Amino acid sequence: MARKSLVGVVADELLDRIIAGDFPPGSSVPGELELSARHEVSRMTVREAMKTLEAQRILSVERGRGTFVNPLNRWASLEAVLRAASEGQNEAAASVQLIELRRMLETGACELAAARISDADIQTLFGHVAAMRAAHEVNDIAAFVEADLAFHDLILRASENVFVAVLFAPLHRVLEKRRAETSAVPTIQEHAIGHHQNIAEALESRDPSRSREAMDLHMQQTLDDLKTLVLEAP
Amino acid sequence: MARKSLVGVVADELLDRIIAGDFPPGSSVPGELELSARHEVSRMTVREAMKTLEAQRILSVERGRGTFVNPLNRWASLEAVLRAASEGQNEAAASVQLIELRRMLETGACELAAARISDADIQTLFGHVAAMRAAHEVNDIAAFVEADLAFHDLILRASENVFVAVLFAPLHRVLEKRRAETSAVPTIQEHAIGHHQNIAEALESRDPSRSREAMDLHMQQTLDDLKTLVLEAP
DNA sequence: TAACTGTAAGATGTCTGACATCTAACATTT
DNA sequence: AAATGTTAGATGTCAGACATCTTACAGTTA
Repeated sequence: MARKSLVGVVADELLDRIIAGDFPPGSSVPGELELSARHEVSRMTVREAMKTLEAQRILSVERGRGTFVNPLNRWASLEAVLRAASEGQNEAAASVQLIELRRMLETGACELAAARISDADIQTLFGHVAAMRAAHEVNDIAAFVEADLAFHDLILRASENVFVAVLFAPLHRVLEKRRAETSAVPTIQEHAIGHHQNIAEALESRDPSRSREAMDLHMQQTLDDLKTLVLEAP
Repeated sequence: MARKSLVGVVADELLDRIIAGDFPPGSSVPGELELSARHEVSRMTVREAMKTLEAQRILSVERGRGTFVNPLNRWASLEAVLRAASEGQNEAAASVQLIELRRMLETGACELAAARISDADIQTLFGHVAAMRAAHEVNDIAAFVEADLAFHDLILRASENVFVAVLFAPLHRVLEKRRAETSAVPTIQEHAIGHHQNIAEALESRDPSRSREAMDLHMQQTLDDLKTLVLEAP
C-alpha cells in the first residue's frame, strides 16, 4: 500500500471536516496560514491540498477574499459526494441511488451497443458467461467476479460512447467491493448467469429495446440483491 | 471576465499539449524543472498546475520516477475528455455522444421522478410549459431557454438522486450554449413545447414507464434537431 | 558467473521566507 | 455625503534549499 503524501492527508482531513459540517456550503474555510499551523505543514503543502479540492469543484478560491465551500450539487467528484451522502444513516439510501445511477448508464449503453457491437465481441460475451458458469461450478469467486466485470466492461466499450465510460469509471471503483460481496452468494451467482445469458442473446439479436430490457432486468435483480443484503445485515 | 491565474494558464497549456498528442497516454511529461523553464514560471506554480490535472486523473505523479499521462478512459473530467474527443473531425460525433449520454440520465431521472415528484412540483412543471408558450408567442428566446432549463432541472431534482445531479452538472455546462442555438428556431420551439407538455402529463399520471417514454421521445427529437443543425451548418 | 551492494543521478515531496497583488473595511479629505 | 487614501488580511508567485524515493550502473563478493 502506498503511503499517502502530506498533501493527500491534508486534503482528506480538510474534506472530512467539510463533510462533518465544520464548514457548511457557502462559508469560508480557515486561511492558508491557519491551516498550515493546524495541520503542522507548510503553507505550500496546504495550497497544493486546496488545489486538489478546487479541481474537484469542492472549494472555490477567490484571491484576496478567501476560500469557500461549494454547495454539494456542484462537486465534481462522485467519491466525495458519496462520502458526504453516506453520513449518518444515509448509507443504505446512497447505495440504492448508486445502483439506480448504474442502471441508467448500463441499460443505456446496452441499448446503444445492440446496434454497434461486433460479432467477435458477442462471441466473447458468451465466453464470459461460460467462464462464469465454470467458476460457479468450482466455487471460484474471484474468477466469477472477474468474468462478470469483463462482461459489463465489454458492453460499455461496445456502446462506443467515450463519455459513458468516463462517467462510469468512478461508479465502477465505488461499487467494486460490494459486487464481490453479493457475488459470493451461490443463489445470486445462478441468477446472474441467467441474466447475463439473456443479455448476450438479446445483443446477438441486435434488438436495441430487447437488449435494454434484458439489462434492465439484471439491474433490477442487482438492486433487489443489494436491498436484501442491506436489510439482512445486522 | 476573471483573468486566469498563472497556475490555470500552465494547466491549460499542458492539457493542450497532452491533447495535441505531444505526450501520449502512458508516456511521461517533462520534469517540473523543465516545465518551469518552458513556461517561465517557478517550480511551485508548475506543481500546483500538475496537482489540478492529477485531481482530474489526467496525470499520475509517481515520486522519484516522474509524471505520466493516464489513458483517456481514466480521466475524471468530462470537459477535458470532450476537448480531447472533439479534436479533428470528431466534433460532430462527440456532440452526438453527449446527447446520447444526456438521454440516459434524463430518461432515467424522469422514470424515477414519476414515483417521487410532489403535486406542487407537477404544477410548477405545467407553469414552466406555460412560460415556454408565452415566450414563444413574443419570440423571447432567453425566457424560453430559461423555462426549458428550469423544467429539466426540476425533474432532475425530483428524481431525488444526488449522484444523477452530480454527473449531470458538467453535461449541463457543456450543452448550455448549444441549447440556446437550437432553441432559436421557432419550429423547434413548438416541438419542444409539445414534448414538455407530454412529459408533464406523463409525470402527473405517476406512470414511470410512460414518463420515461415521454422524455425519451423528447431526447430523440433533440438529437434529430442537433443532427440537422450540424449537417446544415456550412 | 551470478548475486549482492554501494553510489550517484534525477525525479518528486516539503520547507522557509519573502514579496506582489487583490479585496474589503476603515479613516481621511473634499 | 461622496470621493479618496490607507491598512489589514487574504491569496498568488517566486527563489533556493534539503529530503526522500527510484533507477541504473559500477563494483564487490561468494
